Amino acid sequence: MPDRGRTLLGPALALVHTGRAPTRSALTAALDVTRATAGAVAAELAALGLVTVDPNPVGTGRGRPSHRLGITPDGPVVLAAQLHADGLSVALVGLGGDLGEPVHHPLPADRAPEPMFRAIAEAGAALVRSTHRRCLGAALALPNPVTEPDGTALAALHFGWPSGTPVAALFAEHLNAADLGPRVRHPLRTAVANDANLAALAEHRHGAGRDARHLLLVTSGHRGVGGALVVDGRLHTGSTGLALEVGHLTVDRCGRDCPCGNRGCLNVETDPQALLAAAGRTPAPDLPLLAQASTLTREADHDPRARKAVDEVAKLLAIGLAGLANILNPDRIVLSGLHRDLLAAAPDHLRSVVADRSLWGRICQVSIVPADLEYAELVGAAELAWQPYLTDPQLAAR
Amino acid sequence: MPDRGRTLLGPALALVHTGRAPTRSALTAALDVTRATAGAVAAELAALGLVTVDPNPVGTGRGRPSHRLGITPDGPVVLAAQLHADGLSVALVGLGGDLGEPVHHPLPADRAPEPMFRAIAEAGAALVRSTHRRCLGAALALPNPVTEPDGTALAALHFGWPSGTPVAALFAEHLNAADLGPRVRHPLRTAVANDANLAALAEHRHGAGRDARHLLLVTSGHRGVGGALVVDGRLHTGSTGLALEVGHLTVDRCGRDCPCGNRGCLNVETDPQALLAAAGRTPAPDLPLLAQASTLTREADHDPRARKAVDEVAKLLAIGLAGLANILNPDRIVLSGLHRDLLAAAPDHLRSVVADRSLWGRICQVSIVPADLEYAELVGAAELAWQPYLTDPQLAAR
DNA sequence: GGGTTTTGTTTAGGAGCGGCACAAAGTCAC
DNA sequence: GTGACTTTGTGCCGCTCCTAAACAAAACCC
Repeated sequence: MPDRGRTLLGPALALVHTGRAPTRSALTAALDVTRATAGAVAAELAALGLVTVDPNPVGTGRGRPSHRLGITPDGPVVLAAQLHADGLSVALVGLGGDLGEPVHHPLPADRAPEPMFRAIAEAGAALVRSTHRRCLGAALALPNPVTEPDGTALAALHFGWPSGTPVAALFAEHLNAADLGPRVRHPLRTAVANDANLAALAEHRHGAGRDARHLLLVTSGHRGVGGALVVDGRLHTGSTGLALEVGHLTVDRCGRDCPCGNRGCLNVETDPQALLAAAGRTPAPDLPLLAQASTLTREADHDPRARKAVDEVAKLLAIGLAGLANILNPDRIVLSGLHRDLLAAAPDHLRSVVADRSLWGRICQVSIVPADLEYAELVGAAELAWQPYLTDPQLAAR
Repeated sequence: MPDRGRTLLGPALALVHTGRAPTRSALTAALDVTRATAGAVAAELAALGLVTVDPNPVGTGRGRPSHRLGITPDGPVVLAAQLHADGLSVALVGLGGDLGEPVHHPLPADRAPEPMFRAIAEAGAALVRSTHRRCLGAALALPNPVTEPDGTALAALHFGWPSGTPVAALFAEHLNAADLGPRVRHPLRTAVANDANLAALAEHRHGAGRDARHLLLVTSGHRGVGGALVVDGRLHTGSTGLALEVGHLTVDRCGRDCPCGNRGCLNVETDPQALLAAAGRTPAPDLPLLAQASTLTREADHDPRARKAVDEVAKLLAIGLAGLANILNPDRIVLSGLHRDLLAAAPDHLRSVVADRSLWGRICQVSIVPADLEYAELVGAAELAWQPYLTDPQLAAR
């Protein structure tokens, strides 16, 4: 029999976590319970060491001032890890998206799964040992699709891993085999997910998608276009975790060839290479493509050729976004990576093409905004690691 | 303060409703509660007149035989209504998707909103008065997008209604103004939604999508291609109810022109006209296009030109489905209308193109099946009308 | 016919939350 | 500055839903 007790504890912690319950009074309203219950819930979260009730009250006009609720400073943390094309990052993250200073490591020379996961585990364990705060869980962001619920990687092209690599199991095993120090829940709860999905989760809870109900995130980075959807606070990952593979949406029927066999895919039409080509530039071999393309977007104001290229690629991106809006009908689209730069360089153009090209775009305007978290993937990984505790905070009892 | 009591009542009724709790013992397992609780819940649902515990037990091998749970015969009903291009249908539907004989009416000569909704209300009220069973709610399926949460129609092309017609309010007002007889909850709870969405809901609960977690329904009828998605038992209607407008997905970059300004949209490439044209047939003016196209698909086995046309259009449909699968990653696709006929005529071809064209189609096969409800829209409308009672069965107390 | 297995019911008890009353801590009006 | 008002926090009681455990019932097996 499951424990059905304290159904309000999780929602209450989630509210404090996302900053939506700044005071006990606000918590009472948000949970739609009596003040007595909200007080008891806050007290229990405080007893678990997760939430702190500020002893000095803050006045808000008339009436008795309320006490601020906040995440306990020095409370427990989770380990967030991210593997990307040219390195690995780890950070400790408290509740409230409170990201510690990330630590970056180069990748090991041998990029087979075993050495990679050993490196991740070592970097993570070292960070966990270095803090005096309790560590309750860990999660890893990977730059490739991760199947659900089995947690295997598909098409880890950068690393040459075979499809079906059991990344969830590898992460759990290597991390729990490492020396994690004394202040760790053993075995550590672990999880692995795709980086775009985690970035969307982070932007929804702590970034540009705070008050959105249906958040679509689209990003362009080193490995093509990625997408993710958050619906009512939960990731839409599809039935096997492979949803939102938006890279092969057709945006230009006369466009360039894509390895997938089609033409004019979003992937090849809005990536750094396409932008540089549209401006007639040959990529410098010594600089990352993404950085060159990003620079180009900032030159649009004074360089007509850059302006033309930006407008052209922004239009193709907008056509793709319009297609997605027709299917998903989000109320917010968050753009990240190079797409964020395109939005910054041609905001009106991009937004108006989306409105024109989507069926109801002129009637139901969707807000299109830039991502605003520097380390969205790490924050998102932390969200994933925190998730069990946000669902049932009593798991945090020592 | 909301009533938090009896949280199990709704889930229990939903299980009986969808046939997943055939006995009290099964209910115990499905709800993950003690036998005492399941017994109490079943007793309360019986007291509400919704569920009946069969007095004669059925043996299932060893042990004391369990009693069957079933929807109370002669229990309450809801009114389901559907407006389509050439008529209006109404039916009374009990729990369990128990559809009574539908009644069909022609449309009034004047197709403005007022006369149309008066006709719907009259037909519905007559049906409601004709039964001795209690009527608890009503819902209407419309062949055009319906916005949420305000319940207005967009682009009701068949009827020439202006965008923004408040269809939800019109339905509620006209129906409740009609003479509904004595056995009706007053005012009747009403709801209005898009027909494709309701068909998907019906197929998920009582049809070809029974055990699917992520169900994508795609249909082709008189008014183009419609789509709908059911995720974990709930409709994904997007932030404003306009999701799954899949008609303008590009499936052929050299295809025919579409009124939307693009080329090769799913709408124009897989509609009855396209199929007839692919077979080199000129549509007979005296027969509905849909019927002619449907007949054509059944001739594919002995007519090579029909075969070629079916394969061609099935391929274009499959390309569209593959694109949707990349974005939504459903575990089941249900095809309805002409698309159902295409699946019947070229099942292997269609399935293999979807598998080849979707990114992970060969790894995570999605099952593609034909719709199997004759009146899916009406059953779906009933689901919508039942929804409040499935959430809180105590609303059914007289 | 007596064990075994599975199901249904009864009873007692616990936990969570609402309701209420009262206390506390501020603002506002004068 | 004083009292009225407003808003917040807390203790206590009771209701309700659910679990647990024991018992009873109805089939099967040998």
